[in-house]
Amino acid sequence: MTEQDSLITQLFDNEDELTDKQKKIIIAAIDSFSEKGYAATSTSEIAKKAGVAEGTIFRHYKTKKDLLLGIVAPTMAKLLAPFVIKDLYKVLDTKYENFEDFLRAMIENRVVFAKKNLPLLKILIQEIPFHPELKDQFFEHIIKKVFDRYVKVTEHYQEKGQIIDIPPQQVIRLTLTTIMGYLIGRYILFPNADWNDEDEIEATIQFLMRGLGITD
Amino acid sequence: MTEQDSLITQLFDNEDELTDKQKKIIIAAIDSFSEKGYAATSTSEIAKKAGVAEGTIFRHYKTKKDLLLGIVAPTMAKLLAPFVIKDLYKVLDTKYENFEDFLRAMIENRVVFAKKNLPLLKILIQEIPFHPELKDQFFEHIIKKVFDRYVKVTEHYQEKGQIIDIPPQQVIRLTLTTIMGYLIGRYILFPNADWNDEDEIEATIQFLMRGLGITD
Amino acid sequence: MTEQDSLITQLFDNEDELTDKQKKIIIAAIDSFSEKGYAATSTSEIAKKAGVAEGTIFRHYKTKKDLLLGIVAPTMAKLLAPFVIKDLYKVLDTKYENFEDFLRAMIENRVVFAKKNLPLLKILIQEIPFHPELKDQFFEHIIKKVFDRYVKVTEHYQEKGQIIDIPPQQVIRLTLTTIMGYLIGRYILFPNADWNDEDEIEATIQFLMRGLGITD
Amino acid sequence: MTEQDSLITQLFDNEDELTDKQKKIIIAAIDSFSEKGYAATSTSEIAKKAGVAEGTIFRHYKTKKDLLLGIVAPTMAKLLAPFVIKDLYKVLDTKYENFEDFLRAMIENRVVFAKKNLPLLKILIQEIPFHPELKDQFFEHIIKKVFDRYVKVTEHYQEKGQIIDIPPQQVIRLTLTTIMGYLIGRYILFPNADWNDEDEIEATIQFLMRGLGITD
DNA sequence: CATGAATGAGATTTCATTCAT
DNA sequence: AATGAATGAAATCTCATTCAT
Repeated sequence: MTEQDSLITQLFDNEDELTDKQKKIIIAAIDSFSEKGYAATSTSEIAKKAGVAEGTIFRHYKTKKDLLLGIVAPTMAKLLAPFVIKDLYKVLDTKYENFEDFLRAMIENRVVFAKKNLPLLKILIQEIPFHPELKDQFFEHIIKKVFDRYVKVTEHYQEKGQIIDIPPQQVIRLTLTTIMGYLIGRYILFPNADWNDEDEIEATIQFLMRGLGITD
Repeated sequence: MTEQDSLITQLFDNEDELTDKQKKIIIAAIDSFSEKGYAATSTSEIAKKAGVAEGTIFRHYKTKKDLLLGIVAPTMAKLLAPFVIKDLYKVLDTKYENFEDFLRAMIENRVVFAKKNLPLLKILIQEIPFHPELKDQFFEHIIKKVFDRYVKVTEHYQEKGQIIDIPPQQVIRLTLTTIMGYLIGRYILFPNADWNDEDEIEATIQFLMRGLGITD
Repeated sequence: MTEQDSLITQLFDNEDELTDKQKKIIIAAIDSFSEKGYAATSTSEIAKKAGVAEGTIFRHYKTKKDLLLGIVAPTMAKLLAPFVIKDLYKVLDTKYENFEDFLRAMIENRVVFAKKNLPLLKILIQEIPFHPELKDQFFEHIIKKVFDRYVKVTEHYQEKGQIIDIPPQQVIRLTLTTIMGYLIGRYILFPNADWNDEDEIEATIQFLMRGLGITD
Repeated sequence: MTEQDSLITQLFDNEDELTDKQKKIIIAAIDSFSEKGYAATSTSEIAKKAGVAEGTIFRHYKTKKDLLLGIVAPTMAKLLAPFVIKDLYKVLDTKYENFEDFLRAMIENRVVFAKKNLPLLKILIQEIPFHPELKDQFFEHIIKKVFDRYVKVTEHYQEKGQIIDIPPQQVIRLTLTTIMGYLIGRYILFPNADWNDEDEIEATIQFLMRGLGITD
């Protein structure tokens, strides 16, 4: 089982039962969309790469856009996953007694996720500006939910005196920005530079802790 | 003279003399490219928006891609501009005795630039991943030059004991990331949210100062 | 079954199975190319004449030039056919004991061929000077092979004392030139003049025999 | 003065006074037309090669076709020249007492002409099939006149008992065909093969003499 | 005379989508 | 379900020609 396969399995398999061809179509589409962008990818190219007939794509997805959405929607769901924990506070109290632990856990978790789902994330990032539906979905289902949770988390640690007293949304913006900045630079802009991941992640955490944390 | 006009004037006029139609083509192309992306914009659409025959576009730009490059290249040049100062140290010594002043000046300068050249920056950001030539140009002409300058600036302030002692490239990555993060969130992702720019910028500077600066 | 149909059947059908539309495209292309030349024929014109959507042409031939090559290549093959006989000498010994018989047979055979494939030959002759690929193909696959065979044939009859003793390549040049000259004048330059084919062919054979043969 | 220049001078200069630019246009057009064909040559290409503005071409020639005609017409005139001699019989009686001398003189003269005007002849040969006006002109002004003259010449030598007794038009067809065949093979189809011109011409003359002449 | 920007008709080519098999 | 030929609208690009300067 290839890396790609596992990705597909993880993201797509559990929802519906996908035929073999359908999986191949999705894999091919992810590959092309992430590399050339949605608009610059032709369905015939996807068909060829997937080893299916052109018509087969349209048997499963009414339009090309449907195919994009069929890829992006589950990606968003997964992106959201770690933030959708029911008893968040309990988790925080028991697992991450202080902010730094939480930050570290979150960053590491998301870095792993990013590494595994790089093409999918690229598609997400690159296509959102051009498709209002995506933008809306992203805003409605991701941003809001993550934001709400994260506001609570921030307040939680602010109450504990571990985060400086600025509006939670600023904390969130600066945190996410810093993490996304690392991921984009690392995996999208300069994937070929030689990175010492451990060092960079540590530096990033230290930077965030100094910028946002209170240490006595 | 419209806002757009002044942008064009600034960015494109001084290099070559552009005909009236050529200016209109550039304005229309910027508009469409930034809104729908390069691949999803048709030349006929640009021609119509510019009030020009489609053939006219191809008289000035041999291909559609040439048009993109003709827009992006000068943008890169301008993006680079503030970092290309000859006597950098003198400027630093006299104008920005401490890091915070420099940071503040730079951020404000780039925020103004971003506000004015938003569509151009959108095009730049959105198209770089899809066009290796752009990526190369960007890397060669922008990143390297800015990086070199900025390494020196960082070392300058590190010697003065105003920046913590970590590798300059980490300082740079974290700084640029934080600033870009602000700009992208502010102007590209959520331009319609209600932002209190002054507060956010101040928060960003404070965050950077805490994260990177040494204050005694 | 029309005349055209049989031509296509003969030349194109046996290689691959062509769809009905593809045949129509080929017939239309041959018609237009031979009449107006490749460069002056538009694909839309071919599509219209073939009763096919323009896109259909490009489904079968990636470019307009491919269409030309798809027509010309099999023509070359057929042109070559009569010269590709395995046991050439046996044929000569049994069927054509003397040079005149051979000459007569060859001329008649090629005249029939020319009459039947006139448009294709026109295309071949007219386009070869403009397309290096064609020229190369023609040289490599036709000229060389025909030439080699023909040198042997010439030597065969020279040994029998039926052809004058000059270099074989001169014999060949003069023979082909004379035959081609007749065909081009007859069918391409002045197809509408009133020709007495039998007389002309007989005169041509007599001319060649006097010019090249030895009769005791 | 270049070779090209002399060609132009000879063919075009004496008729009208041509400006410097006009000459350049003609030279460029001859070059491109002969190499790529009329239909595949763009006026802008000619303008560029000639070093003039696109508009300049149309100042001198109303249409692209006019340019072609402006090149081809004088070529035809020159092609005809040697046959337009008033007192043909006197010339024949005094200069060329026998057919072989005449043949030799004519071939040599036309070979020289062909060598010097190769591109022009290529254009003539290649474009005639596609332009009815050219065909008509060629037929009316060249073929007929040459034919008429040549019928008389043939009859002249037939009366003298030097040419076999077949219809003059057959003599003409076979003669021209043989000469053209040599020229086309020599200069158009295989200009790069190594030719021994003297030998080939001599062989051609001998061939014609054997095929058509009477030697006692 | 000369220029070259501008045009718009048309050429080649691409592509999402349909449909008969 | 799958195929792939066919479509026609639209995309990119070319080009002969015009015209203001």
